[in-house]
Amino acid sequence: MANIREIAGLAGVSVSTVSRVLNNHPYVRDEKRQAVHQAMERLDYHRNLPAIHLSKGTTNLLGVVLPSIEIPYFGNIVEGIAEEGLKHDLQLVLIQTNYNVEKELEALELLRGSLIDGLIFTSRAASLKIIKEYNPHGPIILCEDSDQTDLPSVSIPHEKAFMDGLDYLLTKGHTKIACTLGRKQGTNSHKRIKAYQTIMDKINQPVREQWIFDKCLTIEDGIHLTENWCRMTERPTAFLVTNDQVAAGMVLTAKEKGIHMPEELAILSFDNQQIAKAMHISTIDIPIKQMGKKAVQFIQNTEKRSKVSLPFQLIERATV
Amino acid sequence: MANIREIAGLAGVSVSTVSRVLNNHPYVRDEKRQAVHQAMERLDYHRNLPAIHLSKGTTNLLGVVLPSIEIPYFGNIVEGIAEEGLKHDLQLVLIQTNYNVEKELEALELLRGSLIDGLIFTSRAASLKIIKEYNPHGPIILCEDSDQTDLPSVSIPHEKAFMDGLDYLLTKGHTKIACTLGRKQGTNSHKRIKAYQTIMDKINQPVREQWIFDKCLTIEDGIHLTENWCRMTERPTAFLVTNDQVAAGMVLTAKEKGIHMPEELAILSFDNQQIAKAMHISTIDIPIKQMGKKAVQFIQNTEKRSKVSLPFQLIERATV
DNA sequence: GTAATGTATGAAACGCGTTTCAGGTCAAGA
DNA sequence: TCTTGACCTGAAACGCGTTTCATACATTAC
Repeated sequence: MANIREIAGLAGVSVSTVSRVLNNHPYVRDEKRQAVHQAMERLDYHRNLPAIHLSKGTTNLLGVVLPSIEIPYFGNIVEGIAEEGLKHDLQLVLIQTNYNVEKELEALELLRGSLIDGLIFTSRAASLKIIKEYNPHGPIILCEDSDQTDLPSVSIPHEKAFMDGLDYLLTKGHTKIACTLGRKQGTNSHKRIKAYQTIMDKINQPVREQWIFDKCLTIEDGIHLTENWCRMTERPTAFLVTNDQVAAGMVLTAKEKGIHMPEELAILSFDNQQIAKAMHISTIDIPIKQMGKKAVQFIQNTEKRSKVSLPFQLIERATV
Repeated sequence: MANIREIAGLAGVSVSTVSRVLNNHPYVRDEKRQAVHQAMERLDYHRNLPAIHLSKGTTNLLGVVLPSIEIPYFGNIVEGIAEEGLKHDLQLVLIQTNYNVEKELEALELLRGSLIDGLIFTSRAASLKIIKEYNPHGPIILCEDSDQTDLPSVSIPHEKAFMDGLDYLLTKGHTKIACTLGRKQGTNSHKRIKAYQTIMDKINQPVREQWIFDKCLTIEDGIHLTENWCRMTERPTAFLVTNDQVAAGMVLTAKEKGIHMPEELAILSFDNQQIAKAMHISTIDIPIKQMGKKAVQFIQNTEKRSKVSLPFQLIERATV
């Protein structure tokens, strides 16, 4: 592969001039520019990206940490990131972690090693303290509702959304309310649990541990949940669930079993994905894709605030 | 940021020795190794990735071209790629194209520019000829059933699968069969259309152009499809559809409208995603994730064949 | 005892584009 | 005519780790 020096030789100019041509610097006489272009064509020259990266110290590569691409929530964030990244000529480096701290550290090492210019955590398992330590090496954005760090973050006010969801179920006459979480450890889950406890206290209901279901993320999980519900001795009348997937699984199974919805069993979920609309599931719309976009704007310094909270909206449909 | 030369100075050794320590080369005396480690610690040294990439000529970065992450089919392939890539210490660079040839070319330029060591096309819009031209710069793997090029490819035998699907509908007594495609231009679509025509000919049915529906990918599309079906004067009694998403949309709407399935309307789809199981949709299982894994094995030269065709399996459920 | 190996280390070149600095030309303004 | 600034160009240094080559000592083998 030809390099810049060979081009310079063939075109009869210096490497600096070739570099100028490459970077569209104005101070190059037309004849020389032509000569360089010809030489590049003749030798089929193409720049070596790692060399540019080394030289410039930046790569236009953006790291994205996510547990799994298959979970639509994260897929959507990535979609938003990709869309906004496109505008700024950023390529995405995906780091799939499955909530493995090791993998998250690897992602942070990519930042320290100057392979990526910035890093977006769509979710995390590592501690804020550790993550913060890497901040000097490049911008790090969190997609979570965190007030414990000054790292920039873009989020949905999960606590508030959860609270509103519960309130809505209350107004519909439910007091026996269960909820599901994606991952109890998750940063967002804490907020949700807190909101749950607050509301239960308010209406003088006990916080039944067995009514807080962990690891509910998929349709399959939803199916098991309804099956579970059937076997319970004391049954909740309403569920506030992790996402539309879980709700879909629940609704499908509930219908099969002839459970009356929403009378016997009400379901309210989060996300407002296509499936929720198709199945008339009541849900809380959260602008997931928008989160991804905003995160990129943070990286690009387009957004000056350090915390951005995105609005959610309760969508009333048939399951509550 | 400290570099290797500073470390060498502080440790009182040469840069080569530092490099050896960094790369676990055996020919370094223990004392020196210690000294280097200490110096690295003292200066908080961390390697610069672009420098290594430039030096080595490889990056352990793998490009993945895909139209959209939100389409579960592609999300699944990426999942497979990520899983297998993990084993080989590969990071993924995602290039979302929306079937835009320009973007695909950008991806190919990354390969030429030595930023990525290999490139996987989960789908493509660019011509094989153009793609082939970039092959000298690194391995390129296609996820399609192509016999027109010697580029390695991993695929599902779409033609055969489609044929089998149609045959199955035939055995169930259907002759008025419609089908949907994700994208008529798509390489897989050609095969599917061909299969469709072959079968229609065989049973002396006309190939009704208006029964080949294009751009059907989402639940939403499925909903519209059933609505459409209701308004048709001459109705097909069976559909072979792009994926489970579309099928789900169709089934949901059909149930709402009181259409009897499978008597009035039979549906067979592709993929066998969770939603198909949950909704008892008859489908043709294709090992999507496996495709991603195999693709990586091609990149790593673990797979010696140049074409791999993965098995599919018809899953009988309630919609046919 | 001498040749052949293995171990250990450093200097220098290499991969390749960018950037700084110094020097030069030429036209416009004083 | 002299100055000033815009325009143009090239040499050399720089970013940073890897690799080759030469050298030197320590073993082992015959």
